[in-house]
Amino acid sequence: MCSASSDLTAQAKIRNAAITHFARDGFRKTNLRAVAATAGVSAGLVIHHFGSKDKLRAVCDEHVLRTLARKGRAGLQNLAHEYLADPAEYHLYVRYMGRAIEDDSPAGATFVTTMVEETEATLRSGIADGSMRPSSDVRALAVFSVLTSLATLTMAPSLARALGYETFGPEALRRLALPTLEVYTHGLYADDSLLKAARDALTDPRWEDAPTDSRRENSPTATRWEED
Amino acid sequence: MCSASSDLTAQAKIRNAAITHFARDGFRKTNLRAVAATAGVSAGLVIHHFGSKDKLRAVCDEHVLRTLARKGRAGLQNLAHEYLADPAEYHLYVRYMGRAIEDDSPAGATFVTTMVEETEATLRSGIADGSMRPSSDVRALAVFSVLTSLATLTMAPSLARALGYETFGPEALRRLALPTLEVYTHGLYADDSLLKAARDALTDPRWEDAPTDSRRENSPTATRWEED
DNA sequence: CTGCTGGCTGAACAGCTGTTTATAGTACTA
DNA sequence: TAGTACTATAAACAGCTGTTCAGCCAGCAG
Repeated sequence: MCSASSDLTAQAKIRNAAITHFARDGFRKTNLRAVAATAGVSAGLVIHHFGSKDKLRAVCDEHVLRTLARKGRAGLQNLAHEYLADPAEYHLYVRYMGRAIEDDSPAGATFVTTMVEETEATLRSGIADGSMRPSSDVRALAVFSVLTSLATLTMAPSLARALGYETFGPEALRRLALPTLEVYTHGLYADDSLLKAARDALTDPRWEDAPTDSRRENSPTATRWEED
Repeated sequence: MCSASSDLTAQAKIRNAAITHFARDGFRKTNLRAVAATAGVSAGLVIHHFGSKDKLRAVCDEHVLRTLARKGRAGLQNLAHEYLADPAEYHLYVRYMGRAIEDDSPAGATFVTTMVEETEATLRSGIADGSMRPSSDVRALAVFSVLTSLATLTMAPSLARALGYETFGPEALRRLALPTLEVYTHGLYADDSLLKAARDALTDPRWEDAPTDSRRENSPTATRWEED
């Protein structure tokens, strides 16, 4: 990974090592001694500099977040573009964010929110200038788009295998690009029968409720065989 | 599924408790004592019946996989449909598979493979009968579709928040349904300029390489992302 | 009743891991 | 030189967790 490590401060070496491990193995699976070994220092020094494993994570979160933000707008194509431009680095950071999203950390939430926000802006301007088709729910469309992009990162290994690749890399991403664009350009369904059916179904009265209302749990046949 | 816990064998109670915990917290974060407590037994009994935590996981994997398979074809709409029909149970099992995919376990791989396979079959028959538009790469299109579906499950909490919901539930899923169908029906882009550009770019000679070739790393500009 | 089997438990063990502590080297200053 | 502040380490500590172990007890055959 990071080639030149001699000209970095110990703190930076530790942080980079931690990012690498967190991205590859996840936060919980990573142990401080492994991070220390990768950074070429002792385990105690990690604590000495960062206070605790959680604090270390916070520093890594912030660093990845800022670096990713500096790379430019976190739009849809931009993400794929940056990825192809510099897979090695981007893969690490993006996989880090994938882990962050997986365990629902604040950094992950921030990243998703940012991406959704910028994607929504992109969509709105695209719709405004006529390059994109209008949508009944731009926000949800933005979420859907971000969803798709991020899924590529989060579930990379499984997906790569499904396409016949050993690991997920530029080739797999490129392979996905064309079908994705085809769908985004012409759609998948030949007619709008399904869409119409869905519109009818979703305007069904029993679906009517406020967006922010999350108390109303349905399932009258509640299946509660779990916990205390 | 089984509501009362009294009429279940201890093994089944333990397995169900384990599935709940694995789905909610992930495999590594879950400890045997918590599973045992949920099941109302001692920690030792878990080992007594299953041998080890890994063996317990294997049993859970197999059980979830089989239950999910019994629910019918794991297609795209089917997944959402089943989800809406019985959110409580489906959410648990589907979240379990999300965890399995996240840490790249064999069960997750099996699940993804199965879904991709069945989705591809659905696409091919849809294309054959004219209800779906032909694609240049049906397999990749299937992966893309599965990707999108599974992402909804894996990153549920973050996505729900992006839509303004506290938790991911039927409301959030329904909110996503319409924009998704709109894209799948009419596409997103108003014209095919981007698609054409992508086609040209992807037929560029420097992209030409065998699918299994993953050695060729590009990035002529050295990746210096580490600064103190 | 006796003895045995099998589900089951609580305590103990062993290993890993985050953190603390005592210690030492190093560079810079008064 | 003496002192101070910083960097770094190795060893020890403490908590959690998977696993083992000796034994309890209900049911049941003889």
